[in-house]
Amino acid sequence: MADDADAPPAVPGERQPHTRALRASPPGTARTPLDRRRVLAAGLEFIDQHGLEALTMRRMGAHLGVEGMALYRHVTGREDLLDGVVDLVVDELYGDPEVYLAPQHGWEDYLQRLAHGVRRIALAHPAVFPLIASRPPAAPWVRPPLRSLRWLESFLDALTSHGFSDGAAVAAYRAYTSFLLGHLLLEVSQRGVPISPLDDPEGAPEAGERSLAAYPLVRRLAPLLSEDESATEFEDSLENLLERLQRVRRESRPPGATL
Amino acid sequence: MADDADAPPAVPGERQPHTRALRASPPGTARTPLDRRRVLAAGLEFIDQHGLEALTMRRMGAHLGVEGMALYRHVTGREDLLDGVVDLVVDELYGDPEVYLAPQHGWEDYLQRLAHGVRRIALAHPAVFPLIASRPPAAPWVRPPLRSLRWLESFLDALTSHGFSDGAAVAAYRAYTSFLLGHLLLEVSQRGVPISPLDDPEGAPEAGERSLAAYPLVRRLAPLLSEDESATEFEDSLENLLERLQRVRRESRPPGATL
DNA sequence: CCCCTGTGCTTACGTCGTAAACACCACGCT
DNA sequence: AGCGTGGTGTTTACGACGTAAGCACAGGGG
Repeated sequence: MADDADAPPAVPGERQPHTRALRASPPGTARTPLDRRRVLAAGLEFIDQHGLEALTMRRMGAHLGVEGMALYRHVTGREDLLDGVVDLVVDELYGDPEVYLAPQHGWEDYLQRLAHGVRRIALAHPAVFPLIASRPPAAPWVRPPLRSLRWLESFLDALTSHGFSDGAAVAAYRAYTSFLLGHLLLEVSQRGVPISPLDDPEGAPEAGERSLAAYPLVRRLAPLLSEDESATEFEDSLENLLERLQRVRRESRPPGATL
Repeated sequence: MADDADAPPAVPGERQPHTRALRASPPGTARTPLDRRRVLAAGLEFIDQHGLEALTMRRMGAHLGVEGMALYRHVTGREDLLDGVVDLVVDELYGDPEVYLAPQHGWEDYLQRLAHGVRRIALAHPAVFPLIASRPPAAPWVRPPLRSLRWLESFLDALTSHGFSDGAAVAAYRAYTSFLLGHLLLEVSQRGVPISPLDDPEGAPEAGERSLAAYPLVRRLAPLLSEDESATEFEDSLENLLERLQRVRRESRPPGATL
């Protein structure tokens, strides 16, 4: 593949082609030194643009106008960079935490807004979302995509302070994360195909057509299957989940829930 | 990494007797030549044992008592090998297709047995299941973990032949796959931690304890969160999904569904 | 007998993640 | 002013990876 990563003007042989940006670059264009935040932000941007598999330490360096090894000053390695990108995306939802922490509108409203918030960031960063799902969480019982203790605490708080017993709140957490993960992973991967680093634009349709001959029902329903009902499906499933949780809540009142 | 994968000299008591083109091997012990099936099976075994990230072409060769490049005679590359392993696992459920194809017990029974079958193979190969979820499917509307056109056809057949309209069957497919993927991915990753290539046996608990101080609810509910309720949670969610699909089915009878 | 075809081995290239040593700049101290 | 000093980016280097190309050797039909 044609790799134009080395942007510098240069012809081979020039002695100091690399340091010019820092030292003797055109007036006013002094580069502010890297820091962890900038590296992470660049990583997020890079993944959004080129996909996860294309992310390489050297390419990340080039993306920042820097030499690759420079990243190790701010990040302990590739894994750490990926973790940092995940945290970055996860923290996007905390833009104004009030929105998600405020329980004044009831737990159902909270779960609704939280779900839509998570869906929004999933769709904003489709190539990162699988990473959120697959990276080992802080503790084994922290479940993606609600990957942070802050979110977990906020979630449990919203439910237990609105009539859920401890056990019911935990059960709700499990059901809620399963729903979000399953739905959003599939929605994102359905749209996310074009971002793949390898494009195989032809051949696929033909093969699909051919093999479809053996599956009459699939062929008949193909138009229906191709439709994108993700949004309404999300709403329906979420609403159904909430109804189910209402039932769970009601049936979870027996002993001393101490709150 | 204490990896003993490199065993250049004779591997004592290795699985397959090996001679054939091996110049310095003892006489008489003929190794049956590799073929695609064996390579794929070895790949599955390897991933089950050492995890996905540990799978390397050279290591796979060593695992088969062979030199790594030999695999390329039977597999076009690493990606192809991975795809083959996924197909292998997916096909495990077809041991006796009758079980899943037979509609004589009704669609609910079918969905029940299919779900439990998928869960069984997910738990049998926890390290492979994320692969099933993340590998691009044959067509964009084929959703993991029901990754094959055969399964899709069988699924649609079971529903449409039991009173589901086309649209309701497709909606059911979407809801069903979302549920399976979300639940099983989380269940598998929860158990699958020990298989990780990097073990970080210390530090984690302490850090967990320390950061937990800021999250009182999480700390209070930690014992509950640590419990493994996957099985009953799976049953409950599945039952709830089936009830919901019954409703969908009933309400999907209106116009000319041409069947 | 030889040659053909299929199988595994050897060598080689380019890229990856990353350790280590180096070069340079902006500073505070004396 | 000179001079360490520490932080930042560069260079070099190593081992492992995926894989292209060519070699070596087996068994089976002329």
